[in-house]
Amino acid sequence: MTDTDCFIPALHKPASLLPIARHKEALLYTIETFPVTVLIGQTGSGKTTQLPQYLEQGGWCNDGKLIAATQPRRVAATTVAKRVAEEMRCQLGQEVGYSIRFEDVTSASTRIKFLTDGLLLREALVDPLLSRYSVIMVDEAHERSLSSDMLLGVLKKIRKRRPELRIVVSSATLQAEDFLRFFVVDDAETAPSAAEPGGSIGRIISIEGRAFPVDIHYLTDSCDEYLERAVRTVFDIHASEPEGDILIFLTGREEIETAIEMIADRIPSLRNDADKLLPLPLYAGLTTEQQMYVFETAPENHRKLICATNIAEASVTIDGIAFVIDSGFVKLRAYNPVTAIETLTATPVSKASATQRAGRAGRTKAGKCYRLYTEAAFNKLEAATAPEIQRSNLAPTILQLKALGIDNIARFDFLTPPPAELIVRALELLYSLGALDEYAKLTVPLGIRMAELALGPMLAKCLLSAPTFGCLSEMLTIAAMTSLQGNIWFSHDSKKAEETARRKFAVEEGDHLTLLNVYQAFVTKGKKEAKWCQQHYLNFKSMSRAVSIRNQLRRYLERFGIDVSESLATNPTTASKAHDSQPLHERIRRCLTSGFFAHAARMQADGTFRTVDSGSLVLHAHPSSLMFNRKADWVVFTEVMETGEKTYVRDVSKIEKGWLVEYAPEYYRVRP
DNA sequence: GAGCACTGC
Repeated sequence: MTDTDCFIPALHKPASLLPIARHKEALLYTIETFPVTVLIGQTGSGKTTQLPQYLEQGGWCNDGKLIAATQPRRVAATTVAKRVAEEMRCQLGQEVGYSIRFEDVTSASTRIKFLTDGLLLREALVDPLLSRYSVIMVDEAHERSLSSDMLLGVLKKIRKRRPELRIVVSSATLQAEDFLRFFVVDDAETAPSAAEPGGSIGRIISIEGRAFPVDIHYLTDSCDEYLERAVRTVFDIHASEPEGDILIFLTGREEIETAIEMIADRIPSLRNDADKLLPLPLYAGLTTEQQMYVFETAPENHRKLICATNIAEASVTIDGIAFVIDSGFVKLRAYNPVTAIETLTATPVSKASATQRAGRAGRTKAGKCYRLYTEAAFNKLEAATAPEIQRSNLAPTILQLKALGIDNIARFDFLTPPPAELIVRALELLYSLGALDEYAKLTVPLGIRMAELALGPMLAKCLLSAPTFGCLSEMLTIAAMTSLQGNIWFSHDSKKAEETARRKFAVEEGDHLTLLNVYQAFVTKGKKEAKWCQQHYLNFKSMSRAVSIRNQLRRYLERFGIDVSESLATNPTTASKAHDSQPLHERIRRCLTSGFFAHAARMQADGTFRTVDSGSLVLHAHPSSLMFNRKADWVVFTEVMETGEKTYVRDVSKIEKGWLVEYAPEYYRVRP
C-alpha cells in the first residue's frame, strides 16, 4: 500500500450533484473573458476535481496545451489525479496525470496535470513562461505556503508577457479580494473601475460548499490547563452526546501522548454498560501504517477520539467527526534573522484556523465545536496566520527567484512583502557562499547551479565544491542523508539497544561521517534490504528515500557536466593528486566547512557551544548527536532548532579553526 | 540524556 491510498476521502458523489455544477457556464465564461479568476469554494464544492474537467471540455487543451492544477501537498496531487482519471474513465498518466518529486505519471497525451506548486516553480526554471500550459490553477492559495506565494508572484510576471494565459486562484476563505487586487494593482493600462474591482483583469466567483452547521461553544472563564480541560470535555461529550467521533487539536507529539494517557487512565471509570472510548494519536511523525487507524471505522459501541496536531486541519480529512475540541494553539516555525536560528513554538491560532478546525465537525452531519478559550480571547486572535514568507529563512527563496530571472528582489511583487531584515540577511548569506556577486547577481556557474539543486544553499555549496576536495561521492551521500526529513533511527523502547546499534556506525569526527557510514553499510552489507535495517534499528523508509534523493542529486550534477565517477572518489588512492596529502575524512570535513562556515561554533568547558557571531547564545548538542557526550573544539553543524527553553544543534562535525578563515575569508576576516 | 507543527524541490 502506498502513502496515498489511505487518504482517499470517501466522497464518491455523482459529479453532476456537486455545487460547482451549477456554475459551470459562468466559470467557463469568466475564464474565457478575464485573465484571472479567483474561485472561492469550500471543501466539498468540487472545485479541484471538476474545474479542470470543465476547462478540458471547454477546449482549453485543443491547441496541444495543458491545464495545470497545483496542490500544496504531494498526497493531494496524487489522490485528486486518481479521482479525475476515474471520472474521465481514462488510465492515470494518460489524459489525466500527476507529477510530484520522484514521480512523474504523465505522458504525451496528458491534458490535465496535477502537480505540487513547488514542482511547477521548478518547471519555470526550464520554461520561464510556463508556455506548455493554457490554464494554471493554483489551489488552496489561502494556505499561503512559501511556494504558492512565490508562484503567484511569478505568474503575475508571466501574465504580462502571455496575455492569453489563464490563471485561476482557488481559495477556501474570504481573502479573495486580496488575491484579485494583487493581480490588478500596478497594472497601469487597465486601472480598475469602482464598479468592477477586477477591471478587465479578473473576477471573483463564489461556490457554496457542502458543510453542515457547527455549533460553537466557548469557555466562560479562561483556563491555564487546557489539556486537563480537554480531557474533561471528552468525558462530558461521551456521557451526554449522541454518536459521532471526537477530534482534539493539540500542538505536538508529547502533548498528544500525555492526553492519551490521561484519557486511558479515566476510561476504567466509565460505566460498564456505557459505550467505549477509543483514543488514537495522529501526527506527522507517525508512520503511514500508524496513521491509518484513525481512518478505520470504530468497532461497535466504540467512539473514536482522535488527538491530532495541525495535520488534521487541512492535510488529512477524517470522516465521521461530529465533535471538535480546539486547544487554540499550534506550533509555528519562525526565523530569527539576528541569530539565523529557526524556532518552533506553541502560538495561539488565528481566527481562520479556528474556523477551519470547527468546520471539521460538520463534514458528514451537523456538529459541535468546543473551544478551550473564551469568546473574548477568540475575538482578539489574528485574522489569519502570518504567511510563511514573512517568517522564514529567505535564502532558498531568493536564490530561486534570482534563478527565475527576478533580479530585483526589493521590487518583486510579493503578495505580502517579507520584512526587509529577512531579505538582507538572506542576501548576505548568499553572497558569502559565492552564489551572488557584489551586485547581487547570480554567479555563473556556481549560483545558478546552487539554485537548481533541490537542496538548501549551504548544502548545495558543499556538494558543488566537493570535486575540488576530492569527495564528491561522499558528499552526495551526506547531502542526501542530511536533507531527509524524518528519523533515520527507529525509536525503540530500549534506549540501550538503540544506543548500541548507533555506536556501531559512529565515527569519532562527527555525525556527518557517521551518516556516511550508515548509508554505505546500507547499500553494501545491507543490500538495501528492510530486514537489515530492522536488525540495526534503522528506518528502512528513510534509508530508501536517501537512495532516491542521492540518485536525483547525481542526475543534476551529471546535467551540469560534473563527473560523478563513484569508483574514483570512494577509492582514496585514485582521488585527485592535490589531496593526496589529506585523508578522505579530513577532506570531507573541510568540504563541509566550505558550505557551513556560518554554522561554526566552539565547545565550552561545560560542553555547550558558542557561535562566533552571537557570543551569548548557548547551543546544546542534541542528545541524538555524537557530540552530545564527546569532547570537541571547533565544529560545524547543519541543523539548529530552538524548542522550548533550549537551542539544539544536530548533525555536528569537528573542524579546525583555521579552515574557517581558509574557506570563508570574507566572512571571518574582521571577526575575532 | 531529549525530542520536530506542517509542507516542498
